[in-house]
Amino acid sequence: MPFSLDQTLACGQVFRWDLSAAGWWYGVVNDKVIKIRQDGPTLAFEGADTAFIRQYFSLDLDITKVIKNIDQDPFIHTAIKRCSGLRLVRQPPWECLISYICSTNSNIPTIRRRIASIAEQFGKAIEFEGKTYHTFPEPASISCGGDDGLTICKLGYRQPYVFRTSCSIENEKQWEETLFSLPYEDARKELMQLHGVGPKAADCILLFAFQKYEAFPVDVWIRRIMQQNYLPALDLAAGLTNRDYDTIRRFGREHFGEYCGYAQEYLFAAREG
DNA sequence: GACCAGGAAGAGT
DNA sequence: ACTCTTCATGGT
Repeated sequence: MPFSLDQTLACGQVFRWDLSAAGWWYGVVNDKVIKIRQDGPTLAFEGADTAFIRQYFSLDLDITKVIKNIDQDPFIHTAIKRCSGLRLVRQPPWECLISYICSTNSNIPTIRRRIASIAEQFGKAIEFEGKTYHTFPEPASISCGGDDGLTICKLGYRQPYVFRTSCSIENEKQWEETLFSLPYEDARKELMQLHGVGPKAADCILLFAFQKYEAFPVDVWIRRIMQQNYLPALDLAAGLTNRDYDTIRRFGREHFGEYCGYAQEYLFAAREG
């Protein structure tokens, strides 16, 4: 069962994990701080039980089968080799939703800072090994300070999106179950009703939090990679239109198959730039 | 300063 | 259904 903790946590799918100088990864998942490291085939961890670690890191998934499915050409083959052991994590949906609303038109360090700031301002403090961590706050905790309460988090134009989405989810207790139960395309339309969630954010959320592996998120990196290596005829000089986005994601779905979301993540993780 | 980053909303056609 | 503009922040 191939698994690389470093590839999995460093590839950019999650924003709240840090690697200490001593070689331990620290992260907050739901209401607990988790400390974990990998030594060859064995995982050492604190803060969660084995069942949770298996579930969170998708260790129950037959990754060999997935790789076999998506390994359709030399280019993806190289990416898979380079990022060997990368797995998609099962992220808590609410945190994932807000994270990808905060991600638009931003680089990863900036996104990480925003998520950390939201947690610090509105989350619950947890002490662990003498340091203070914070849970990711519930919708009501984020919205209770009003739109202005978020200003300190420096979300820029995304601030009203986070506020309004928090307000609407606050009254939607069933939203997680609903999205889990819906097929990919329907869940996508549903997510895009939320303020600040467009095609790209919706695909990321469905892939990272709802295990809809047929999602194929197209950001600026994937767009570049796909155009250069798979769709050379596509002219994307003037940004990415909705139609171009659909062309690329449908190609990804056809070419890489039902686990194309995994292919996307290997391509993203192996990107050069 | 210019340009870029895991884009999306709103207005105008 | 399509195109165009604007949006706020931080890194290079």
